[in-house]
Amino acid sequence: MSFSQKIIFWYSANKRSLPWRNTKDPYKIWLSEIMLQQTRVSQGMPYYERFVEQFPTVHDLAKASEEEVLKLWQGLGYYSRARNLHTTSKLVSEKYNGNFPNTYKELLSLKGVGDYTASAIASFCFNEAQPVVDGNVYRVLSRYFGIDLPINSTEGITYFKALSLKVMDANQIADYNQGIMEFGALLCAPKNPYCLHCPLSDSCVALQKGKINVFPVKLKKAKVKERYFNYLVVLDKFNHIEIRQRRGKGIWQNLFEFPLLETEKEYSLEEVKKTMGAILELKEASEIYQFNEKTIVHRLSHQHLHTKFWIVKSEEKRKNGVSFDKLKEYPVPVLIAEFINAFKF
DNA sequence: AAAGCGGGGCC
DNA sequence: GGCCCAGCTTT
Repeated sequence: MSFSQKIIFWYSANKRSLPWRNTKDPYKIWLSEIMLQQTRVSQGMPYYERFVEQFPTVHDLAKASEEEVLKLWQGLGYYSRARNLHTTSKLVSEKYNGNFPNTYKELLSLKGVGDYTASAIASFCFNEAQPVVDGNVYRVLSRYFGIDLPINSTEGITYFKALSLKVMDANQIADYNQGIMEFGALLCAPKNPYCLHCPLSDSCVALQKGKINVFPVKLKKAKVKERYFNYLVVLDKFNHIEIRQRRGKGIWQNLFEFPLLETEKEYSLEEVKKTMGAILELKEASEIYQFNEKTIVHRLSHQHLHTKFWIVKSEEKRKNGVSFDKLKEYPVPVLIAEFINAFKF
């Protein structure tokens, strides 16, 4: 059996039952693929179910507001995916009459759809012979063929796409693509792969050389940035809380948060009192204290956010104030959602 | 070519 | 603590 035949055979016996495997609806395939970008199946699954429930068709998604979409996306991360999802849904709904493009090339033009996602939709829905190259595929191919080109270098990306085109089964592209990803996720795992039960072990270069843990080769990434956040939770005389929407570049674009004082280091109560005027028009605060005893370190992939929540009580009526119940309806980062859950009047 | 973008789970 | 996950876009 060829490489692709072994993959397809293994897949037929070992595939998981996943909700988006019961359909060829391009809308649902597209939705699932966007959600699963850099995201584990187990994490994306409940979001997929909720989206399909709330937005059964691309038209339903297109009619929603961005805030609704972001709220349903809350907690899944990489929020540009949600914004692009919404943009593309409106395009498909309004300009394409609800029909997704049916070729790899046209799919690539959609916002949020890159090489992987275009290949996935084109192959799963329309049987177009485009191989998917995701993290699983990089791992399987680099090990099996012993390729030490960094998978996140331009040269590596080109090489693995070309190699994929060579080894794929164009006549069973959907099963081949699903199969190699499933194989990478379940058997040829990043750590402790099940080489003893591997149908490809006879001819796996990495295994034969005892270099399973060397592949895939990856260029190392930039180091994590430390940031210091002071959230000012302003409670006015109506017990309304001031919120703002993050605009511009950076993390959490278009999500809501409290007025934020970002500093170069951790700030004390005195330092916050002294400088909060820069971001807050506040005549006088009757009371201010730190809510969390210890600094919260919210860890993102690329940033550590050292965070203090300061409760600021004011006798004024504040603008942009919302009640505690309303607050829960806004899309917010997990860091803020956890504060809201912990906060009691 | 490199940087930026979330959050969670596993070792 | 580091690594990785059905990657894409912007600089």
